Amino acid sequence: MPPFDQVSERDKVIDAGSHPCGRCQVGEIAFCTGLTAGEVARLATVVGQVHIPAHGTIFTEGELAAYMFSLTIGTVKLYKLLPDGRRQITAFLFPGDFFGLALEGNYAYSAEALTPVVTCRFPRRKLDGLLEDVPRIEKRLLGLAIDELAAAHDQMLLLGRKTAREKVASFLLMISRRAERRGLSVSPIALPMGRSDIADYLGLTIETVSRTLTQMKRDGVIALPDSGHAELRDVPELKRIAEGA
Amino acid sequence: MPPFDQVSERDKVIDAGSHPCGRCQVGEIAFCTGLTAGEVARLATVVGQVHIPAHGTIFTEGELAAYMFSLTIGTVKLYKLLPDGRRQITAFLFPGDFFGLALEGNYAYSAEALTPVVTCRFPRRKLDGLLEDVPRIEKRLLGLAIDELAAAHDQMLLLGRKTAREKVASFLLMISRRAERRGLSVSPIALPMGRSDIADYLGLTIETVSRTLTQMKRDGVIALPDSGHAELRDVPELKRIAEGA
DNA sequence: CGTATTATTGACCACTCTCAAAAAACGTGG
DNA sequence: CCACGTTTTTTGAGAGTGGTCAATAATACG
Repeated sequence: MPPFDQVSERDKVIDAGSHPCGRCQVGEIAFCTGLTAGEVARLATVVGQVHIPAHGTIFTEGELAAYMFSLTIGTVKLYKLLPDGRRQITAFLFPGDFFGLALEGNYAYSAEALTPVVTCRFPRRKLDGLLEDVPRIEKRLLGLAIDELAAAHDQMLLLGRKTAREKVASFLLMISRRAERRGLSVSPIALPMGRSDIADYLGLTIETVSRTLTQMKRDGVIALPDSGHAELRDVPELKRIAEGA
Repeated sequence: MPPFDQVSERDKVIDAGSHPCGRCQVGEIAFCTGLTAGEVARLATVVGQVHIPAHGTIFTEGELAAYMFSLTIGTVKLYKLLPDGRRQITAFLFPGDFFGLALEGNYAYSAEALTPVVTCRFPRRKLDGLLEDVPRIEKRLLGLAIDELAAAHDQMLLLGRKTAREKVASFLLMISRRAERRGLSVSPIALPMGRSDIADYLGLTIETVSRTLTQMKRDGVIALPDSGHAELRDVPELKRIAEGA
């Protein structure tokens, strides 16, 4: 386990003067989408850029929510814990995703880097002033929150009502869809998370995830070149499985 | 099943001139909280009030999201369906709760009245203009969305990682907490939803919900005067059960 | 009251979990 | 580059929680 202060040790907050947004690779799909150059410039005055190593903690549930984040490079998982250690991963995040949304108070979940991560970091205190001046930013945040809410509802349907096979099919399609949106390949997809993370995302055990994947491999709907990649060989069939048909 | 046009048949849209907000019973905890009298007056110019009978559909998943709602009287359930009819209830709503939030596009879930319902209805088109003028309203919407998101994350933890007993205990405490917030009794609580709705909310079957409740009754942690009410006889123990301790 | 609906209870079953071991992948230092 | 230990993944056997099917009981409603 990484020490709790690993984040701050490795923080490399880039001065706003260097305009990190200018070289941003994910501007088209990220938080900043739809904002004018001027508005982005305003945002750039308060943004910092943070580097976090793989397995590093970005923030912890219950902690004062001092920052909001927009992921630039890497993969992040969000999760909640029960007192006895049972874990539910509520989301996997990829470049362009926003997280840590809170108007006041504390984070409702923990965030951890799956891979080395680079993320934009907006201090909530400084953002507050901006929201008054640039209402479009607030509207953008509202839109992001609504999208997250829709994803959360889908996940509730998955967790409460889908079988293991349906869950795994839904998961593979979700990863594929999100890769496509970022301009990556739809079919050989990368799975930067381990079986344990997949299990905690789907409300299953590692063993059931592994067995279900090998079953799908036997059925020819997917191939597994290695445990970190999956080839979706029959996407229509996967979609049929995912929806319970 | 109620006919699909039942809502429009029973719609009684009250003219804005009659200022329904002035007599609002839930102003302290609802959408309008924290807004000035002037801002509420602006809202009142676009709000309509709608009556829906028990079991009436308020809107359906996939439908164009033309309105947002603030519940005044009654209980509402939100749910999503799989093609084969499996259902996941994502929330139960009580007076003061907001629903139908969408900036554009379609509803992500269906909404149905459990009891006779009275709800404020804001046309999204007219609200759009208001949001420009009164940024505080937008901030309020963002706050509501963030609260909903936190509730959704809790529910994901429940659905993915809690046992039947833990789920039922969590459910009873949730209803009790929400009743308390509206100034109602904490312990004999009303359960306006049937066993089938509880099951679809917790990702269980009716039989398991029923068995778990009778088990808890045998254990003395609750009493069931009738199927529509529950007495929480040992709240600390229920909390221990709900958190898996 | 009789009928329909909903809730409870019972018997049995299966999907997924638990526990355990083997296999594969990974990292590290010699 | 390989040997070694560690971690992760896969596979197996068995068990249990919650599901399915079915019958009874209670409740609501004409």
